[in-house]
Amino acid sequence: MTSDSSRTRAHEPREVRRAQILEAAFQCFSESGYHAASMNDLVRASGLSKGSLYWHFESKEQVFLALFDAFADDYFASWQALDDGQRPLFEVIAGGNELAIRRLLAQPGMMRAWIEFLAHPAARDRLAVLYRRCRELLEDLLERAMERGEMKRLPSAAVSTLLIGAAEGILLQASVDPEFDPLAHWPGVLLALEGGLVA
Amino acid sequence: MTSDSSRTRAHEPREVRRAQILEAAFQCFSESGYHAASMNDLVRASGLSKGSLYWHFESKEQVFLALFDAFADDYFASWQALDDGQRPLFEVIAGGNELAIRRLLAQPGMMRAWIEFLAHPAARDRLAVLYRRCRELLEDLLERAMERGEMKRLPSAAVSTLLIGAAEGILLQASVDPEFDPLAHWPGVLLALEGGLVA
DNA sequence: TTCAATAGACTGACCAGTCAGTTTATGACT
DNA sequence: AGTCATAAACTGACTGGTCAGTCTATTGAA
Repeated sequence: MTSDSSRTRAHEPREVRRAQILEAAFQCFSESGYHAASMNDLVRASGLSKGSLYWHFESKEQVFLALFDAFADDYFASWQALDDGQRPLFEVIAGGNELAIRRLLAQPGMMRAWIEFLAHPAARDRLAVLYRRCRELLEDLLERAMERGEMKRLPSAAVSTLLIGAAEGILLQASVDPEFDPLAHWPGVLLALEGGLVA
Repeated sequence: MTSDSSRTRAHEPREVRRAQILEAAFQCFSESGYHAASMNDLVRASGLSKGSLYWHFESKEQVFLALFDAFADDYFASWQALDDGQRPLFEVIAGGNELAIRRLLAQPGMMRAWIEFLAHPAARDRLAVLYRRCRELLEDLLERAMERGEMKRLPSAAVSTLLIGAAEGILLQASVDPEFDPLAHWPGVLLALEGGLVA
């Protein structure tokens, strides 16, 4: 009576099921990317039925969007945790990029899904917001570092754009070329930046 | 007798038709991206029949690959034309990036197709080769600039990665956020680099 | 008894690619 | 010049398969 898992299933509260679906979705998207992972794959991976998926999420897109939001929130939280008042600001700045690189590279499929998502019209707003948030955070860190005299005075908007671009470019090159080792290049990039940016 | 275009059609030499198909493909992919543009769209846009498309190209993928190659060749040619012996090398270096940004931004749909392409497994090799070629070209320019004393000595591999990344990052941010003006940031990026990299 | 939650067979649309057949160009041999 | 064989180019209806999303029925919980 307690567990006849084969036929039917206990009704679970919203959040439990959503988490379960999201976990399966992460698995599927990580493996095959957004397009290649079908809703039937999610059905298999979650162990739920299609009807259930569509009860909890409006569409495939919404599933991915939820996943994306979770990823973004988690990323920003980890990044801001670096800014503990102890660490030099330049390390916080560089650390944000390094974090992004390490996270996305750890899940190659997720990187692919991310890229596909860049091309997905419905995702633009979300991504625009994310990039803005990154730029704002970076600009704030840069301004503070400049005020403290930790860095040369330079247009912080441009430098933040450059930093985001550098991380992203490294990720793209790495995602496409297995012989390209992204973190081997990273210290050199920092060195180049420090040569110019750090007082 | 010369032109009864309605019913049947003169047989044209390979290259003429391929060019015609490629032009239609460019139009379609630019408008909707790779996935969203169907072969039937190409049929409509080219004015040929489906059989004809598949006579001249093996698959949709091959059509895009041909388009990609043409774009790449054209890009490298334009870039290398900048290196005329007159121009300071730093301008050639920066010019390559600026060229890429201007070209891809001029065709927003093509930018989208490009991004989709990044996620397309069959395209990886092609892109890996492209990135390598970019890095090699940049490294060579950087080395020469350093030898001539136009720039500070820095690891050229890291700096070339950084430059490619910066351009790419700007493109991505611009493709996603209509309020982000990519070339407004470009001079600042160069300034930041010059601050550090140019002697 | 009521309804949120679950199930999974089903639908309708789409799409890359195929195929059997047609048309045009070529050129060889009268 | 006329005829005909052969190949190259072209046509569009069709196929097989996929996939996001729907529908109706059923179950569990309160």
